[in-house]
Amino acid sequence: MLRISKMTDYAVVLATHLAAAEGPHAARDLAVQTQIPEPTASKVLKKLARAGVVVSQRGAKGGYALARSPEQIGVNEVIEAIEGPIAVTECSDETTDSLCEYETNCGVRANWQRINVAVQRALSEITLADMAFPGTAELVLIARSSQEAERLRAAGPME
Amino acid sequence: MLRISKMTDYAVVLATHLAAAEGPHAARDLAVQTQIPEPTASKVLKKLARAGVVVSQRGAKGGYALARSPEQIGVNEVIEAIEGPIAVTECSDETTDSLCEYETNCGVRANWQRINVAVQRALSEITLADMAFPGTAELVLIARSSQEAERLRAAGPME
DNA sequence: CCCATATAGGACTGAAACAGTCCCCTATGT
DNA sequence: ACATAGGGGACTGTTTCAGTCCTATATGGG
Repeated sequence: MLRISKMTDYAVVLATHLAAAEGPHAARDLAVQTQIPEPTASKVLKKLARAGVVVSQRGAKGGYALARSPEQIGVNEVIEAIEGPIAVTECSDETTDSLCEYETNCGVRANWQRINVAVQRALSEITLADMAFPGTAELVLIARSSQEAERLRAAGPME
Repeated sequence: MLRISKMTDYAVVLATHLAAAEGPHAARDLAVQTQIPEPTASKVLKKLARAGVVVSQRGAKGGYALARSPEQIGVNEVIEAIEGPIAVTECSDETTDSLCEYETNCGVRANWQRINVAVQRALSEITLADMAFPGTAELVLIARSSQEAERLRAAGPME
């Protein structure tokens, strides 16, 4: 976890680029503009299309465009499009349940879900619009949210 | 990013186990209790010790214990102990600066920092105490924090 | 109707990271 | 001193990742 793969980096760059521009763009053009090797950029865009982050238009004059407006797409969608479901441990996989013999141990692993939720929420709150048009608004939001959490924590365990 | 490595899983399980128990525990005992292969558990514990998450006592009657109280250790520390610094892209690496020729492209990559901060904050708000003693307190905290963010967002771009 | 353009899907490969093991050294309590 | 227990690092087989390439399919325009 937490080390960004190059593919994911590319995906965010490409998606952000699409967010800043209108209309369909050919994979080749996007690759040139973002300085990403063309075949690789193409591969990434295909994954984004499969995941429903972007829509594609085949044939002449075709290309890629965002599936929705930049404000409606969180970076979590982009990341998950490349990496698959966020932060899954074997134990939280539902295919084989109660494989853990030791309850305490399994209880610990169940807590991963809590971590997953926290990360997912943090990522979903950052949209492609935030990435494409860096303003100060969401930085203020983050700062205030952080202070808020700090304050709540400092207040001690709550009833 | 976002796919949990086994080592990291082990680290959280071990750290949580230590949070629930008092005093020093031998790596061997921890391995047995958590069902983690002994040499691997030992390796993970060494990394946690290096990172300052746990302290070690060598020699007979030695073992590992948390370096601080469970409430003071965020899971981000445990994860970073295994994976290294969170979510670093080459571009945000300070060793070679301004290697990006295209400003717009580099601007996008600079935004990764925003993502990193969000993830880090989310992880630091979950402590080993939360993992070891699953209560409702921190769930309330998360819920309130989420609502707060939602409310701020709904209020629109701020001045 | 035909052709140039552009994506869809998947096979393939070399490189890098990961999981796991093992060995030798140092520290410490009895 | 001796048994116990961690520190550090070397080593290896496996898996994943990054990147490329090829063939098939869809589409707009002359």
